[in-house]
Amino acid sequence: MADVAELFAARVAERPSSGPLYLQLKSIIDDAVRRGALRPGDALPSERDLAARVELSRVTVRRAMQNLVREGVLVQRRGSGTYVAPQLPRVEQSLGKLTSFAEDMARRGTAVRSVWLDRGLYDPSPEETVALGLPAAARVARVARLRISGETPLAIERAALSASLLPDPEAIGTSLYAHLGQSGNRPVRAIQRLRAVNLSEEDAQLLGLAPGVASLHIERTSYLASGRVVEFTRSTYRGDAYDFVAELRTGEGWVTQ
Amino acid sequence: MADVAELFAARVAERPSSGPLYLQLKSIIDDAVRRGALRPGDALPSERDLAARVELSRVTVRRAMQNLVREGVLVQRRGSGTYVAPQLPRVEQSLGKLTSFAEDMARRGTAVRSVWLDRGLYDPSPEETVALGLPAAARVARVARLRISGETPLAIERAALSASLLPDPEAIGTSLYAHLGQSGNRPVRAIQRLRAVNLSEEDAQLLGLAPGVASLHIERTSYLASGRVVEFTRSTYRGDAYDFVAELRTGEGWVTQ
DNA sequence: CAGTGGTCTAGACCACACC
DNA sequence: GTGTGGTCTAGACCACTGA
Repeated sequence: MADVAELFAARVAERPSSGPLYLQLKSIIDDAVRRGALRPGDALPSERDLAARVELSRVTVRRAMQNLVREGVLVQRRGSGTYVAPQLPRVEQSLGKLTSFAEDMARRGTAVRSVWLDRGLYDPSPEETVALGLPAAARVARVARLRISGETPLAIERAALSASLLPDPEAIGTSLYAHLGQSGNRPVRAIQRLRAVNLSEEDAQLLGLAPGVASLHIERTSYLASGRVVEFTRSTYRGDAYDFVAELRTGEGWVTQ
Repeated sequence: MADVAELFAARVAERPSSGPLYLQLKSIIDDAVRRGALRPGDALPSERDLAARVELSRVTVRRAMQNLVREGVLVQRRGSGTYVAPQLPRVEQSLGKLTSFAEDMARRGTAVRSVWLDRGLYDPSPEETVALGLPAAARVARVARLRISGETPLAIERAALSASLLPDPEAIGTSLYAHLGQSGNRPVRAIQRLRAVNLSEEDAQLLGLAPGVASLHIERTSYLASGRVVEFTRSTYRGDAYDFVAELRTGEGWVTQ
């Protein structure tokens, strides 16, 4: 409910000027969500409405809300309103023996599907030429998918393969690896590189999130037993939906940390 | 240089109204940095100055710049000005056999040090009681460090241990594990859980970054050979400074992806 | 001191959602 | 339609940096 206004008035009264107003308002709303006074899906007062009630300008109210949108606490829909973000159960994914997207979702007990964003043969970028070890004049197959669980987009996968290994990208069914297996080209080993990035405008739109939300960017290079590179894949996972889990054992570095 | 203004004027002329003005300006500045026209450390025109020259309001110019600050492209210093962010060489860290912070930095060839943020005995939080498997009325040792390479803070580490394993946190030298080893309590196994998060105000301040910048949050639980939990550590790594690398081998999930 | 970024205001117009 | 968020403006004061 919108006792946000009353809460703010009370808080302002009890500590006069403890920092920027937009941060005070932000933490009041944030607290209300964490306490459960505002529940996922609940509507907040409109920006103009709240501004009037807490006696701040709309710009300041908006700034507090934008902060929370960026952190994934709230969602805003133009023409509709501002709502407490529905919270996703987090998905755990192992980093030692990688499990498939479909399996992860099965474990989570949710319907899962993919939407094709792109499928076709292209002239390779310099980066792809290097990563895939392509010969001169070779072409590259690109397949890009949006991974969706229920109604929620969870990840974007953009794979690049040598066209000699995947001459017809349209022929893939639901599983790239199953398709590669038919021609005996299923990878047996992969190197993954993870980093945290702020979502770009483009990826944010695909995932239905605000630009700037933290996400996990993963680059994977997969190899055949022969050592030949099969695929070079760049994926973006929602930061608020994924936990990646790794097990470490005693090793060199273990001693000094 | 500040041909940012001329560039903007030109671009506005060539494509009249291709989206929000602050995004147009943002991508112009972003491009200039990527092209190398603006180099790390270079000063940009002041917000008021640029606003006058591109004929936008200061608020709009500021919004473009703030976007880039959040993405780590620019840095702003109050009272001083706006600058292209110095770019860090990325550090690679393995997720299979974890290497120590000191070793990582040695490989990178940089001076490295730690600053203590906190060291002492406390009453455990409920979360710590569960994670460490503490008996009732037990106390907990907390040690928090800021990891710094050269002049750049790279990570925050906050460890919690049973006070029975670390009765005197002040006695730690530079290495927690070396200290634990003296009493035969060095861990032999650990589980790490990684996720991407936007930096909180507090952590952002410690790392000298803007709140909201993407970072990697890692929770590690370490075990003795006996299976007893030794430490529960929460770390925050700069997203723009770390790549985590994992090697995957054929396994169950491998088939379907 | 002058100049910078950080915050805040009041008001405006637009594109979109929902009725 | 009305109401929502999204963008933009002109102007103001503050806290800080640096000469």
